[in-house]
Amino acid sequence: MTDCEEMPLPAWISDLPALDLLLSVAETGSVGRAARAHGITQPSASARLARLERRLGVPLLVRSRRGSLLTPAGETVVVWSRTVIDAAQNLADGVLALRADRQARVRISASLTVAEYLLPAWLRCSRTVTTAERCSKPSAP
Amino acid sequence: MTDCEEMPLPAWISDLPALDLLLSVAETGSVGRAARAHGITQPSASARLARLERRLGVPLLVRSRRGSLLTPAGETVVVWSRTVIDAAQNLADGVLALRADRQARVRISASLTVAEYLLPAWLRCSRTVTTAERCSKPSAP
DNA sequence: AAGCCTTACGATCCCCGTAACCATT
DNA sequence: AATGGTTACGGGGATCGTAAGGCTT
Repeated sequence: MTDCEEMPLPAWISDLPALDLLLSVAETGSVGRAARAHGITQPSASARLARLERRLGVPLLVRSRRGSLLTPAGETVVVWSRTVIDAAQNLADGVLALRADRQARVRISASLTVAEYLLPAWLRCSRTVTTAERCSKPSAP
Repeated sequence: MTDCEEMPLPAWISDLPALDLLLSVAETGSVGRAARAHGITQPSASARLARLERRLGVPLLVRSRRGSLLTPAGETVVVWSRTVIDAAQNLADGVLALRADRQARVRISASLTVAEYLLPAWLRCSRTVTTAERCSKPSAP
C-alpha cells in the first residue's frame, strides 16, 4: 500500500466512554455499580459493554450472578485503556485551563474601557488571579 | 465533594475521530485534504470540527481561502490529542494481536481431534507460526 | 475557472431509558 | 425481597452525503 503518512484510527476503537466504563467495571467488579458511577442505567451499560466486546472481537468479561470479572484478554485491554483514558483526562484538564484562560481574556477585553488604568497594576500582581472578583470590585479609591 | 475514586470522563471529550481529524488538519493544513485522508466528505469534516470547537469552548483553527491554520490554543490541543490517539492506536494494535491470538486458539481447539499428535512438535517449533497454513496442510505422511 | 470552506436538508444509524424477565441469596 | 444480569422497544440526537452558495487567486 502506498500510504502517505499515517493511517487514520480504526473505527472500532472510537467509543471512549465504553473504555471508561470498562475501567469502572474492573474497579467495582459489577456492571451495575459501574453504570451508577457513570450516571447511566444498567441496561445501557450492559449494551455498551456488549457492543464493545462485539466490535473488538474479543470477550472481555465473564458475567456471573454476584458480579462480573475480567477475562485475561480483558485485563490486558484494561491496562491499555487506562493509558488512553489517562491521556484523555489530561487533555480534558488542559482544555479546561485553556477555556478559563480565554474567558479571562474576554472579560478583560470586555471591561477594558473601565479597567484601562488598572491593567498595569494587575499585570504586576499575580499571573493566576481570579479576574472575576477583581473585575466586579475594582477597589479603586 | 465526597467522590469515590475517580470522576468519569467529561462528555465533551468523547469524540475521538474528531481529534484524529484535527491532527490531520494540522498535518495537511486543509480541512478538505484531511477529509479525503479520512474517507469522508468535506462538509462532514467541517461540521465535525465545528462541533468539536463548540464542545470544547475554544476556537481551534482559523479558516482561510488557501487552507486552515491552527490557533495557539489549537496547537496546544493538538499536542495533547496526539498523545491520546497514539495511546488509542497502541490499544488498537494490541487488540488486533489479541484477536489473532484468540482466533489461533479457536482454530487449534477446533481441529484438535485431528492435530492432537502434532501439537507437541508445533509448540517446540516457533511461537508466531501462521497456524492457518499449518492447519490446512498438516503434511502428515 | 478552480480551490476551499460553509450552510441547508433529508435519511440513516446509534444510544439511552423504561419496562419486563430470569436467576441466585 | 433484593441484587445482578439480559432482551425488547420506542424516541431523541448525532452524523453522513448531496446540493447549493460565497469568497479569493
